[in-house]
Amino acid sequence: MGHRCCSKQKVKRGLWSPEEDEKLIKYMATHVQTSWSSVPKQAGLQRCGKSCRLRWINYLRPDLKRGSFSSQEERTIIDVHRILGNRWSQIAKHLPGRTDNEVKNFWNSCIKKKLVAQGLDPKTHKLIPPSRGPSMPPFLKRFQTPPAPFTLSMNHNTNMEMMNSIPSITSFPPLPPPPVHPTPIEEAMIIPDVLMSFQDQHSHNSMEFTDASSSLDHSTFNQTAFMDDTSMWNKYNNTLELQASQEQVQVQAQPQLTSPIGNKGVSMDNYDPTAFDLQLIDTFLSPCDVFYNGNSMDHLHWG
DNA sequence: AACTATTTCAACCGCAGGAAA
DNA sequence: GTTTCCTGCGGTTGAAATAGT
Repeated sequence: MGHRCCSKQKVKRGLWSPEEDEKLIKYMATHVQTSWSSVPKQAGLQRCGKSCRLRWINYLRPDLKRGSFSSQEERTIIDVHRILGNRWSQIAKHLPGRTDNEVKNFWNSCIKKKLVAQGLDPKTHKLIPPSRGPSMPPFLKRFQTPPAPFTLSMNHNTNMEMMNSIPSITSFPPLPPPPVHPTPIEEAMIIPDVLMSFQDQHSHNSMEFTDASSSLDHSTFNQTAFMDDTSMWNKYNNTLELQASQEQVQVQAQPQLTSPIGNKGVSMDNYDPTAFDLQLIDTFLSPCDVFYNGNSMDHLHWG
């Protein structure tokens, strides 16, 4: 039973021989590849195009990094996986020279086991309750807090100029109804320990997203990001559309709108919680841009 | 040394989405 | 608007390698 894409052809399956590799490498080096389906024929291979593509992408490509993963790469995989889940191709983009298949295999064969051994759920990256997992050392128990909202904290030196400098913050529409399932961006935002700084291009004032799990009360996480510290908002920014009746001011932010990268004061009239900018997340999560502010896993031993 | 169990990872499968016909 | 083709993705499989007895 061959592939559907090549059912008419006689195709070889299984492991590639060095001769086949050589043919494909030679072909790829001398031809501008337009369609994978035509590669086998032109390269003289008894394979289907899909198989050629896979072999090239996962094994023969010259820019591939071979060998075992470094601890830095391992951390990056864990970090990005926590936010994106099993989006191996997205994760692999943060690891130059690594393929999605390689990352996936490494995750399944190695990282997953490590997380489980440390009492962490590899899907959620949260501590597994003692009843379901290995007994938890006392020092880890304090990290077993509910998922913290993604908060914007400000100190009392924050001034109006700074507040007004935040692009697009005045254009937030009313909160849309909460979805049944979290959207990817919500998942991305439910990070108790991520520390993100962002700086307005004009004012050079910066705002920090800090870990809310260790401070103040927890806002109810509703749609995307909430900003805590009601008094600050009320006191300093009367241009914000605040829901004064609520005990906690919940300012909804769609990341690409509040990001200084785009710096666009975009209306969210057509807000679609399911559509968000993966690239932006990528930007936030580029290997050197991910910071930790007290993560349970930082207290564990790796290796 | 021989056998078995476990792990690793290359390759396959099926599906989804986009483009072209 | 529908069908077909192609590509890319994530889940899964199974052969090879390795570890354990």
